[in-house]
Order: sequence, then structure tokens, then C-alpha cells
Amino acid sequence: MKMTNKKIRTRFAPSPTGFLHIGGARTALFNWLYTRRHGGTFILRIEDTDQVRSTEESTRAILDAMAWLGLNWDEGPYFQAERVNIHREEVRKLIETGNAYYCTCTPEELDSKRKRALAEGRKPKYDGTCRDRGLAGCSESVVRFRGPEVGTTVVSDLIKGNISFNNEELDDLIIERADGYPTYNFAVVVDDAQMGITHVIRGDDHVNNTPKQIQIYEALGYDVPLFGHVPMILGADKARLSKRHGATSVMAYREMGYLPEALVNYLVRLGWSHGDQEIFTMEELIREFSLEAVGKSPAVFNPEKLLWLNQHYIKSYPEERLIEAFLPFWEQRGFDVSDRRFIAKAISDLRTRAKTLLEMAEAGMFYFQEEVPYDPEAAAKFLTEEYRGHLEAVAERLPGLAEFTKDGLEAFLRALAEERGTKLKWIAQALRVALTGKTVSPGIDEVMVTLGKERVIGRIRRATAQIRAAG
RNA sequence: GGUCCCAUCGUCUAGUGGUUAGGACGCUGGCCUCUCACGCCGGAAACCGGGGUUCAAGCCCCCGUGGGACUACCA
Repeated sequence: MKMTNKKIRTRFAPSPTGFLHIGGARTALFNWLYTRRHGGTFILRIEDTDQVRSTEESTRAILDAMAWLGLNWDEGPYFQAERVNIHREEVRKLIETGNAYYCTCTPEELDSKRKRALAEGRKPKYDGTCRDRGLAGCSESVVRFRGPEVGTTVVSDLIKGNISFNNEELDDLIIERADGYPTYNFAVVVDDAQMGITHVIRGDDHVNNTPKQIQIYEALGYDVPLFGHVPMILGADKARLSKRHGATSVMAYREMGYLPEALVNYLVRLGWSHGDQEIFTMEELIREFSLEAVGKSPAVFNPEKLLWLNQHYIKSYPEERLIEAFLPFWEQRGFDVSDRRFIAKAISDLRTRAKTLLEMAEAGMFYFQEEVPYDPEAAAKFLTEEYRGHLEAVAERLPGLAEFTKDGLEAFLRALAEERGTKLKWIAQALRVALTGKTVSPGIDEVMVTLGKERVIGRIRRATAQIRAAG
């Protein structure tokens, strides 16, 4: 494989017909990592030649998702639709050199021929009706590429190795539609060539297009870039990942409380590996990423492992960044998050026991609810006469407690338990329900410290009052 | 149907002719413990099948089988 010394140029070229999905994000990530690894230039190009399905909103969404993942681009975004004049000119060139021809077969004719061919067990490829008719263009005509009828075309793939195709299997594909717009297989070639793309890294759903594209490169006199086709991402049923398999939009993961590092880390390991290492920083990825280490087989998307990684990043994130990423989840619930110290403490209580920021936000709602709702089962078990004495004792002694710290409180509660002839766990559980409304929460001493003496006493009083009222 | 790709625990993967086939998620037993987690220590769990090549095959070749992609005036 000839590796020229020229600077690497890659591109990510999504079509703006929806959100950035998991598969696209991984393709973008692989391109980005490869480019950063080799000090190249990463280009973003929006393939919006489908005038009907493309929307500006989708473009916006894709850009936002890229930014969230930290995948910055060096050039672009370029918009393919703005380049139609260039595409048309290249089409003219092919017609002049005899490498393309006008075709007036109607979509209906083509469709019925295709169906018939399929029904009779023949190849459903274009039958070449107009190939040698020497037609001139008209308002109904399309332009087809005149492909070689014999020989083979080989794709040298950086991931899959050499793949060869018999040219007779390849279709004379349409490169310009009747409306004058180029089709995908033509526009990519022209754009990639003119943008000086050296490495085309994309999903392997494109392998079958590649020989045709190579022929177009050659007919146009361009250098053929290197290709790297990455395997698809599959759902649990081994079918190509789609909405049926749950969330596939990158931004949906943000809303569900995932950290971008977790998604990046998960995605990069889907198809790529570096020995036994599972956790990678961006710096490590840039240093270690290589296409040689990308596997050839498709990978099943496993939400459980993503969750594990997310949990890992929630635990290990720098505090300030965690707060920044997390706060919106409380803000959108209308909680007052202006007390930075309180917030920071609450988050440090919660972060070791959440798999997502969303989960964390829900688990920590009690910090803001003065009249915390009691879980019925929890209350039935612990907000009872049996525990009232313990709770009252805590409320009575607390004002005089000098060491209102994690250690001080633990010592206090242990001593109290002994004094009252019970175990810490019973006092802790009753307190937990009084303070948080639930039987599950961060450590009770941590909760007390975070809440502060006043609020703790208030909540205990409210709980004991309720027990009395009920009793 | 045709063309092309792929094939190690349930899943993501390491492995590049000689390994007790390793790691991770998940599952699971235990420890820790104020609940839930975290953490720590253990366990079960894989080379798709059949032929070759070779002293020796998860690794190389062939054939099956299975899965996937493409087969548009979508990208």
C-alpha cells in the first residue's frame, strides 16, 4: 500500500435527514481520531443533495452533537448542494470524453424491468438501452456513467484488505438526475476529489458503491483516495441498529444523562481495541488509534456496557465539570441551585451511586424537598411508634452536637444506638426515611452534613409529628 | 435471486502455528457495610461445522452453514 507523504485529509459527510445517530457518530469519531493521530485535516461536509429530505434543523442537530462529543472539524461545514455547478461541470466532462451518456428511460420502465429481471432470476441491473444511442440531453433525461464491461476493479481497503469486483456486475449508474442534481455516488467522488480527501473512512454499507466510485475517479482523472470501511453497528437482534432498538440519536443520550466521554469511550471500543484496555482518555485515543486495529466484523450495541462506562465517568469526572454537566438536570426540575457549596456536597454524595445523570437527579430530589414525600412502604416500616423515640432523641441531641461532620455524626449515632439498646442500622434507616423519604439514599451521615443541622432537625420533627398524628 | 463482507464466552474483544484461550460488560458466590451503591476476592461462560496444509491450527487454504450490507433519478 503506497503511503504518500502528503498530509492526511479526511471528512465526515452526513446527510441532514435526521439526527446524528450512534453509527454516524462512531464513523465521525474514527475519522477524527485517525486525523488527529496523524496531524491531518478533518473536514465536515453536509450531503444535502436530497432536496426533499434534507433540513436545516437536522444540520443544526448534527453540528450540536459533534460539538457535544468534542469532535471539532478544521474545514467546513461545506454544503454539497451549493456545489451543484461544480458537479454539473464534471458531468459535462464525462459526457464529452464519452464516459457518460444521456438516458431517457423512465423510472417506471426501469422499475418494471427491474422487477421482471428479479422475477426471472436475472440481475436487476440497467440493461443499457440508452448506452449507445448517442442521445442528446433533454428535460426528461438523466446522465449515466458508462462503466467498463469487462475486467475487474479492486478496492484496497485499509480495514478489510483487497476486495475485487467483476466490472460486468457493476451498473451504469445515474450520476445526474432529471432535475439536474447529481446523485450521491457522483457527488461524493467529485467533492472528495476536489477537497483533496486522502482517506475515506466510512461505514461498510458503502463497500459495494466503492468500485463504481473508483471508476468515476479514474474517468475524471483524479487520484483515488485510500478507503477504510468500518463494520456496521447492530442491534441486539443482529439487525442493523435502528430506532427499533431504542435510542439511536447521540443527543438523546445526553438527555438521558450520559457523559460525552462515556459515549466516545464506548463507541471507540465498538470495533476498535488496544489490547485489554477499556478506559481511554481522548489523549490516549489520539495517541493509540489506528485503522489496523479496527475489526472486520459487525458489533452489537450493548447498552449495559455503555451504562457501566457512564458510571465510571460520573465517578471519576473532575468535580467542576460534573457539576456543569449535571446541573441542568436539577434546573429543569425547577430546583434552586444557587447555593454552590450545597450543590457540590450533594453531588459528591450522589455520584458514586448513579449510572446516569438523570438517575442522579432523581435520586437527589430530596435535597430540595423540605416536605419530602414519604415512600408509603418506607414510612409504614420506619415512621412508626417503634422508631419515634430514636428519631426524637436524635432531634433533641443534635442542637448540642459540636462535631456536625461525617465522623462526628457517625460517632454520635453509634453512641446513641448503644445507649438506646439498638443497632445503628435501625436508627439510620428511620433517619433515612425521615430525611429522604426513602430507604435508599447516600450515607446517612453524608446526607445530614449536606442538609445541615437546621434542615435535619426540621425534617425529623416533621416525621415524628406525622407518626404521632397517625398513631 | 445476484454481488460483496463477516464469523473466539450472551455482548464488546485480546490472540497473529505450540496459550491452563486472556480482559471487559452482564450474570453469579463471598467480603465490606447505616440502605443503595462503590470497592475487593472468587465462579460459571467461547474458538459455527466439515475437510485439508502442518510434527502441531482459534490462528493458513477450501467447502458448507449462519449473519450482515448493497442491489433507487436516497445518502
